[in-house]
This record gives sequence, C-alpha cells and structure tokens, in this order.
Amino acid sequence: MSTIGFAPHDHKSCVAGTLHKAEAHCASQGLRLTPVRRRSLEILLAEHRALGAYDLLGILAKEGLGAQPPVAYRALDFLVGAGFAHKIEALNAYIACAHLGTCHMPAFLICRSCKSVAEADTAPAQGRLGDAAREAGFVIERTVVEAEGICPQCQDAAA
Amino acid sequence: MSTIGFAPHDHKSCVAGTLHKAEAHCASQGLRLTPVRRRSLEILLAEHRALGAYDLLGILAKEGLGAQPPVAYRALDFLVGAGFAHKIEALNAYIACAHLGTCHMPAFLICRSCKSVAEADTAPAQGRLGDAAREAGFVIERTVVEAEGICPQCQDAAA
DNA sequence: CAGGTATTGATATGTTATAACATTATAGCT
DNA sequence: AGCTATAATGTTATAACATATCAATACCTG
Repeated sequence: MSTIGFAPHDHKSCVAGTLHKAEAHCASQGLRLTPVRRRSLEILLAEHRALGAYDLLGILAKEGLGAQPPVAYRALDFLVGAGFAHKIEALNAYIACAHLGTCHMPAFLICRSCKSVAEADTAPAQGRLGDAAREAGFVIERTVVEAEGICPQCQDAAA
Repeated sequence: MSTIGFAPHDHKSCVAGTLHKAEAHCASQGLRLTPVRRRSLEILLAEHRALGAYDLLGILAKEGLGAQPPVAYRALDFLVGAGFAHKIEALNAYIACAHLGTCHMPAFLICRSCKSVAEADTAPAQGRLGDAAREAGFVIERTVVEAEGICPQCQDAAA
C-alpha cells in the first residue's frame, strides 16, 4: 500500500514518466492527447498538488492556450475521464493521478496546512463501505474518499 | 451497521425526535438553536435529502427568515459544526445527520438516479484509509467518504 | 474529397461560497 | 437595572467554481 505524496522523489522523471505512460495509453485507446490536454496534464504533474480549474486556466492563458473557463474544464474533463487526473471534491480542485494505470477508486490524504495531497491506492469500495452498500442493496459506481488532516512535515514544523 | 435512508419509516416522528435531540444537545452544550438555525434543521430533516445552500435559502426567504446567501451558509455552518448536518462534497449540498449523537466521520451512499442519500455509520478512518494514513504519518481530522451509484429502488425500477 | 465526429473558440450565464462591515440580540457581571 | 463582551443577524458586494450554447475548425474514414 504505497502512499505517494509526502516523500521526496525524483520529480522530473516522475513527470516525464507519467506523461509518457499517458501518451502510450492514448495511442492504444484511440484518445487524442491534444496540445491543451497534454500541457494541462504536464502542469498538474509539475505542480504535484491540487490545482483549481482557474489556476490551471491562468497558466494556460499565459501560454496562449486559451483564455476562457471551458478550455480548462474541457481539458480537466478529458484528463479525469481518461484516468490521468482526479477531482478532489473537498477542495474543488484537480490533481494528476499518482498511480497511472493501476489506481481506480483512489483515496486521498489532504494536508490542511500545506495543501499537499497524497494518493493512496486503498480500495475503499471493498472495505467497510462496500459491506454497508451490499447490505443496503446499493450498487457503487464511484467513490469519493478523502481525509483531511496534517501531513508529517507540517506536524514536525509545528513541534 | 444500520444504513438509514433507503427504507420507509415514520418520517414525522423521525423529524420531531431529531429536533428534540438537537435541542437537548444545544442546551447541554451552551449552543443556541436560534429561529433560523432551528428552521433550517427542520427543513433539512423534512426534505430528507441533500439540499443546496440556495435551495435552503429559497425556502427561508419565502418564510421571511433571510434573503441573502450568508443567512443560509451561516445556518449550515452552525448545523455542520454542531454535528446536526453534513455536507455532501460530491453534490455541494447539505443533509441532516441521520444518527444524531452517535455518528462522526460518516459515510454516504448517493443514488445518482433519485438523488436520495443514505448515511452509513461505518468508521472509515479506522479501516484501510486509517492504515494508509498511519503508515504515512498523516493525522486524520476529518474524512469525506461518499459512494455514488444506484439505490435498490432505482435498480428495481430499471429492471 | 465528402461527410461525420471530435475538438476548439467565444460569449454568456448559472451556481456555489465568502469577505467585510454595520447593527442587533444575548449572557454574564456588578 | 446598567454595562460590557460576545454571538448572531442584516446587507452589500464580490469571489470562486462550473456549464450551456452555438459557431468554426481539425481529424479521421469511407
């Protein structure tokens, strides 16, 4: 159960590697990683934290890739649909998927202090939530699992 | 593990009983269940589904209890803070707590067809998410656990 | 290259949420 | 009762998040 996000790592290769995987996935699935979409994914990967749609839009706009909200929302819809990014509902913000290819039904740990977000690959729908759903006869299609709290770094900083 | 929400029940007494419990809780905690707050809770309880802040505001406004957004948001903040209501992040909407007094860290089952919401009293932070957090050294303060899917009634209706 | 589908461009608007500051009510104290 | 600190409400304005709509263009495929 790896929890990517609160540990230092080789960020440059993490970005490049994920972009490469995304390209391969698009090629194999007949999806089109257009310039705006590609650049949006790149930005989310580079930031490595949850970004609001308008934050993304601001960056895209500076680069001449579109200046209206639909540009950002369309790119984000595509990335989320393709599994390259996730929406953090508790923040109304978006983050690149940290486990491209493996993780669906992700769970997030959100630091309220530094705003960093870690993606855990637990499968909550198979745990107690799944039990409760089965018992009630409810069929789960999508889960939102987000925990807000304090990350290790911020705990140390406060101590 | 009761999952209130997808079963018929005596709704009138459920509303009255919960209001009564809320009053008692406020009295014992020195909280003030003012007219707007009380009425907001009543409305959420009566609707028995997630209501947007502006839905609530519309009802309050018709009754002369305030016409501006902050009125609704303040009432909702109070109710959420007191544990009388929860925010459903996936819907940006609010629902009365179905287990007043017992449930913190609730989990929700949201039907995308009929929009009904059931509240399960599983304790997700103690499950796999808690394991992942502990492993990462993350301290959880609040959890958002929501599953979207199809409730039993809507499955039957579709069959 | 014609025709359908996906994508982008652009304008406008809808929805959700909060900042800021003035005013009024309440509770506790003397 | 009168004073004072705090909590709650009234009000205006605006910030932040998201989508509908329609026109124009790019792209695949037969």
